[in-house]
Amino acid sequence: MNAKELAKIFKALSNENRLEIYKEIAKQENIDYEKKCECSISEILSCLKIGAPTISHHLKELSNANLITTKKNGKFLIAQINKNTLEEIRNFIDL
Amino acid sequence: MNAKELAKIFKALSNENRLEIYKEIAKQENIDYEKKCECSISEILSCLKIGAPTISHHLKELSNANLITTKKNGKFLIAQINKNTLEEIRNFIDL
DNA sequence: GTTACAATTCGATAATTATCAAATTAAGAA
DNA sequence: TTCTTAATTTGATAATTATCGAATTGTAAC
Repeated sequence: MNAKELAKIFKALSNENRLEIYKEIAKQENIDYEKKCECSISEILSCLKIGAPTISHHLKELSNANLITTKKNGKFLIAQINKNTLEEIRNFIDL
Repeated sequence: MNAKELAKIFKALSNENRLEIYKEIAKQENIDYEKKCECSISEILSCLKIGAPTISHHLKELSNANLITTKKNGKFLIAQINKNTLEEIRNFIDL
């Protein structure tokens, strides 16, 4: 993985609120391990003090950096951590 | 470590050139393991296509995020990777 | 001293981005 | 079909930042 791609991943994690969102997704995933986390925007809304449009934007950034995958479940959104990208970061750390 | 501090670390790594600088420091450190790397600005200058003022700025950002430590050796600058911060990132990855 | 080189600071600019309010789309419920 | 709720898109703004050229500081060599 080249520096450009890796920098993009780090950039996606470089905003405090976006990092919180990512952590929240990871947390929910652990709690609801078997039944797949429905980490919807409304769930996140209650944790953070930013509006829905901003959260929507942040989720797209995380998705764009391949840090998460998302899909729709009716009105709601399901987000999941992309383990491969985590692995890429781990490779960098072990430089 | 809270989200704010961690986001700051990621932000320092979120610029392509700054990431390259960081990697270069890590690389030099491995090469010159025993005799301490003198990863000066002029060394880095030759690898990247950005000016000295910008590199100076980037080094300060990395230092500010505790990703590296720096000290002066005469005219030159010695930079070293801060392993503790690397460990913090690793802790996050293993969330 | 003065010269030469390494690094930093300063000031400016262009680009990026985090955020919001308002409008819009989508989907389920009544 | 109409109402409600979830999410997204759009447009705008304020804040941040990457970069540079020019000027400055610090250090060593002559």
